[in-house]
Amino acid sequence: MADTRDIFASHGLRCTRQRDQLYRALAATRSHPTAEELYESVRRDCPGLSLATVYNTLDAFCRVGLCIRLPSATASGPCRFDAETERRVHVALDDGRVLDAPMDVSNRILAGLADEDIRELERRMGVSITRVQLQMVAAKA
Amino acid sequence: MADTRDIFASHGLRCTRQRDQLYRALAATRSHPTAEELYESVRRDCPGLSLATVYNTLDAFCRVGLCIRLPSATASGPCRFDAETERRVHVALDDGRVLDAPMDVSNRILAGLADEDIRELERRMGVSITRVQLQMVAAKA
DNA sequence: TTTGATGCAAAGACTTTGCATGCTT
DNA sequence: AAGCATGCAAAGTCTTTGCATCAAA
Repeated sequence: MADTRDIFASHGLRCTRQRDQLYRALAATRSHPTAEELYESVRRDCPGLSLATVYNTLDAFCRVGLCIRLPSATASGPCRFDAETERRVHVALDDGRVLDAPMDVSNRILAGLADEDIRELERRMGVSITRVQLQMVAAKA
Repeated sequence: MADTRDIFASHGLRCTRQRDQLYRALAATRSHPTAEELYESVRRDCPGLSLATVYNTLDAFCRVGLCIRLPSATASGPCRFDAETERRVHVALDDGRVLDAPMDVSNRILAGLADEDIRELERRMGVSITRVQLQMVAAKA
C-alpha cells in the first residue's frame, strides 16, 4: 500500500500514529469492522488508544472519502466501516455481519444500473447523487 | 384501506387502539417517519401514548412484515420506517431525510436487477436473500 | 509556533427492557 | 381467565463533545 502519509496528505489530513494504524487495519480487512472491533484490534499495537479517537478518525476518513460508513441494515447495531469505497454490493446478514458480494457478480449487477436512470433521478428530484448503495438483506441459509 | 383489525389478525397481532393509529399514520405518509415523528403525530389522537410503545409496535410490525426499517444511510440519526414494503429505491439526503424515487424510474431500475444474479449470489454465498435495498446517497442540489 | 489530534470522561441520542397495570381475545 | 400490550422509568448501546495536553506541520 502507498505510504499512509501521502494518502493522508493528499486528503488534507495530518498523519498520526493512530490514523496510520487505523487506516492500515481498515484497509487490510474485508470484514467491515465496527469502531469497537477496530479499536480492539489496533489497541494491541497502539496502547492508550481511545475509542473516541477511533470514532473521530473514522469520521475524518469518511469526510474526505477514505472510507465509507455502512448502515447496519436492519439490525440496530453499530455502524460498520469500509476502506473499499468502490465495491458496493453488500449482503447484510441478520446477525449484523456485512459481507461483500463476489467481485464478478457485484460488477455485473452494478453495471446493469443505467447511468441515464440515475441522471434522470437527479434531474427530476433535484438532487446530486454521490453514491449508490446496494444492500441485500439475507439470512444465513 | 382494509380494516386494520383484519390486517393485524392475518399477521398474528392483536388489535389495539395504539397499533391501529400507528399503522394508519405510517401507511398514510410517504415521509418515512422516525419513531419520534410518528409518536408526535399520533399522540394528538391518542393521549398517553408512550414512545416505548411506538418502538415496540414498530418492531412488531417489522417482525411480521407490515413495515420495514430503513437504516439512516450515512447520517447517524434515528431509523426511519415505511409501511410500503415493496417500493425499494430510496434517496437518502445528507440532512437525514429519505425520499422515494418516482415509481417509474424506481421500477425501471429494479427491473434491471437480474433475478439470476441474485440467485447466483444466494448460491455462492450460502445465504437466502429476503430483500433488496437500493439507496442513493445524495445532496440537495 | 500554530493548528489540529488525542485521551479521558461526561454528555447525548436513540432504543430496549422490567414490571405493574390494563385491555384483547 | 389467560396472555399479550401498554406506560413509565430506568438501563443499555452507540456515538459525540469539551477540554486540557500533546504532536505534526
